[in-house]
Amino acid sequence: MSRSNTDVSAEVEAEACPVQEVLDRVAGKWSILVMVAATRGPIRFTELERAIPSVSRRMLTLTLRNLERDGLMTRTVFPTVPPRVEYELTPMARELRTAFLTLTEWAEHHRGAIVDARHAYDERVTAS
Amino acid sequence: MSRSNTDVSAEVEAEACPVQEVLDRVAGKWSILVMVAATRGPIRFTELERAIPSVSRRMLTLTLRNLERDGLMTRTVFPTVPPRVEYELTPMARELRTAFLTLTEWAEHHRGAIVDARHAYDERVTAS
DNA sequence: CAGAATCCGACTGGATACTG
DNA sequence: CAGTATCCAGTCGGATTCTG
Repeated sequence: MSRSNTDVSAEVEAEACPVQEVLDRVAGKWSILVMVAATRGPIRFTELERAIPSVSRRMLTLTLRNLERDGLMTRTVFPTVPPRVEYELTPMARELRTAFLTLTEWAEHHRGAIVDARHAYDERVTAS
Repeated sequence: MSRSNTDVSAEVEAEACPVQEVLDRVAGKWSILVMVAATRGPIRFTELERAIPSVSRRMLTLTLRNLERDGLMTRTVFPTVPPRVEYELTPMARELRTAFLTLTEWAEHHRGAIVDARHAYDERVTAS
């Protein structure tokens, strides 16, 4: 890590790195929806599909694989017929819920301001 | 919004929506880095480039435009020569910092566990 | 200095059809 | 039921060049 002469420079990426990591695995449009859907307990693949109508089968699968890979969800296969697979949040993932709450509150609190800012900006630009 | 018969279904997307909004404008690889870089006060375009060496000029511009549009940063042009532009976080954006902190702590606390989980998963798969 | 414009490859993500 | 496989459109994002 080459530390620049201005003490601000190098620190930024290092400091933000963990945040970046979290968001990388959470940023996906679906990760959060899936995790929220699973907060009440184990949930099956099809139940997830119904709970999140907008997700495609493919994306749901990919999202679940990533969450599983990162240790945020467990995948349990019941060798019955028809097959039955349940997904469940790990304790680690449950802790994340708290962090989401902070974000949610921020979002709800400022949602209007963001929409307004956006409109204002768009008008300024359109008026060019 | 068509509310499904199972009460779980529709709620998930509705409940997660604000979170989704936050992440949509924060998820970009650069938004957070830019905002972190600006926490100490107004910062110039070139300073941002130096603070985040990995970002391309194009992406930095786009990121700044989006942040500005959403009312998260302000852009001030000083009509000097050479031109000078300063970016600054809005109060709203500064509040976000708190939320990031929660995430950061979670990330730092579980970083090891995530890496481990990932390795374990990868080995399981490679062993197929 | 602070961008805008253009080109283009890489990746994302949806729709659909097929399988154990 | 719970996926996998394939195709394909749209978007992201880097490199480069040009401008007030």
